[in-house]
Amino acid sequence: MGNDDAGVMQKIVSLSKRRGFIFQSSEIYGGMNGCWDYGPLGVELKRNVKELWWSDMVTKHDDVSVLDGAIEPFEMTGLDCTILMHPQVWKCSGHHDLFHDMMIDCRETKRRYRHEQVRGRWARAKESRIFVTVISDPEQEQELLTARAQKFFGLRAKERDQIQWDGPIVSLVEIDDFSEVLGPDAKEIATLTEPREFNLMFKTSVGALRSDDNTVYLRPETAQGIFLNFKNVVDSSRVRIPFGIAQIGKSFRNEITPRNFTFRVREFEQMELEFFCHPDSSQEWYRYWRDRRLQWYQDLGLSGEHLRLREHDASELSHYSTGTADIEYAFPFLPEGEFGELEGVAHRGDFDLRSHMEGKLDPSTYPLEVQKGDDGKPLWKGSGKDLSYRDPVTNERFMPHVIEPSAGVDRAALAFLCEAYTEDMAPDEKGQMQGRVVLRFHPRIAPIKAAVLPLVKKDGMPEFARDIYKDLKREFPVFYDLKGAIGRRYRRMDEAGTPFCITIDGETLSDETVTLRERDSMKQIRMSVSEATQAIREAIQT
RNA sequence: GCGGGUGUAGCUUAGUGGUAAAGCACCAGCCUUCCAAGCUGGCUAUGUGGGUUCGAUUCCCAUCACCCGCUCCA
Repeated sequence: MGNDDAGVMQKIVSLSKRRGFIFQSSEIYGGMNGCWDYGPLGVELKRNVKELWWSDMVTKHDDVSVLDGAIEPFEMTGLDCTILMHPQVWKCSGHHDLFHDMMIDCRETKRRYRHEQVRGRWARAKESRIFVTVISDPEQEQELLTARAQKFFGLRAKERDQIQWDGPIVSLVEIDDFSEVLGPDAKEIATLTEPREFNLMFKTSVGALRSDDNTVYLRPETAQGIFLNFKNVVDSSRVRIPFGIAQIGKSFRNEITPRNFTFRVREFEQMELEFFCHPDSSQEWYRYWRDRRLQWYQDLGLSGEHLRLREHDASELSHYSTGTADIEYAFPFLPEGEFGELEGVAHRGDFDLRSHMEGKLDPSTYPLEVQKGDDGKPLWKGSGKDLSYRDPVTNERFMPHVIEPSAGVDRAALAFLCEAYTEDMAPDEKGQMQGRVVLRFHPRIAPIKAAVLPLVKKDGMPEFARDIYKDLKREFPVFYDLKGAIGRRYRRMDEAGTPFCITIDGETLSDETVTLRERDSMKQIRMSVSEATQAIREAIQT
């Protein structure tokens, strides 16, 4: 699907509800902002996404061959850790600091700023004194402040020297009373609200009584649990670096503005891999995983111009990261030419393991150093446990570097749904062309793999069909439907994205052949039951 | 969090200060041998809470949700 039709997203949302892919959470109570439920078809779609990822990553991983693009064989394992973790985890990971921004709003311009990013200086002119603020690079700060002050006081350019400056440029954090503050984009003073805390991590408490002492957080990502268990996995499973630990699970972020159906939500599911490798080969592994993850989406049908890989440029990268790429999809709800992130593949160096070992590292330092508080002590203490790795063959001890492909299950499912949504034309029983809605899922993604349909409800056809249905159901999701006109049943299956229909007719009863109808082409081929079954099996396994 | 818009059946829409209309879908039955509209019958709705009023789905207020723009996007 393209984003040429602005209404296509509405149609997808409507279809999702009508056919049971996705419902608004708590709908009968009026809905819950940023929460969505998966219905009977949606849950199968989502399970397919997760199972295809898990089998590709873990269960079907070939750990004895050198895979295309890899430098050596490697092992892959899985993990399932808790959503609630020790509060120190989020302090050392950096989420605690980053997720507790103090924000201020401007009542005049409706803009929002991070409290500490607003900087300014006291200025005096025409017998009044205000605190002028800007958001700017340090080099341009004074120039912008002068321009803003000049405009506020109504001075001409050559009258600039009438402005008297009091004290140095300081953060707005130093100012208690905003009644004489000129906001960064405001024309009048006193338009800024008091700083308000935005809790981007959900808090809860352990034990019956709620207090500051027992506050814990719902995890905002699954990745940290993998780092915490790195040593456990190494000690218990005989894996050797390079190897990966994969995990699928729910995460929670208190998004300020949930938006765009299931794209930005407060409760979501992640598929994350932490791949541990030697620092010397980390760049090659980064490229390997970046390319392999892109290929995964392409193999499942997200090929073409709607999918792209975008390498972050240096200014976007964290100081400790030597590479990050986003795999992005052009969702229909986005403006033309814009893409939304499906997955981020990041080279994270040794930031995470060292942070959990030594204490939270300061991301702005190079080489990385433990972040210090005002008292000169570590801001957040690490576990003190040795998380370095000793190679049992070379005896070399080192901190592994980490490549992190982190994907959103809900976003992937939504992308597959959007990509699949197609409107085309099909003939009715009189040969007149009629509009048709079809979800062209890859057979591996499709919630239902095949429908078994008796052509008419008599002459033993339903009985024959039921036997086939029961057989197939042991292998993969199948649907049985004997009601109504055959064309209507085909269209229903098209709308659910079912790739194949097996139809039992009069001929079946004499020679045990059926017709296999393919969803996209609507072509039918007569073959034996076992040939039809095998054809479906192969399409699912491709 | 701000501004604008929307909210009627499962879906798409109509309409009204006085019994809420239709198409599709769905269910039951009949008919049907390959691509949705054959026949009969049936189910289902004014997001939630207040207010004005004899009476509110309609007018007003609040709230919730969704969409668009800003903001945010670790």
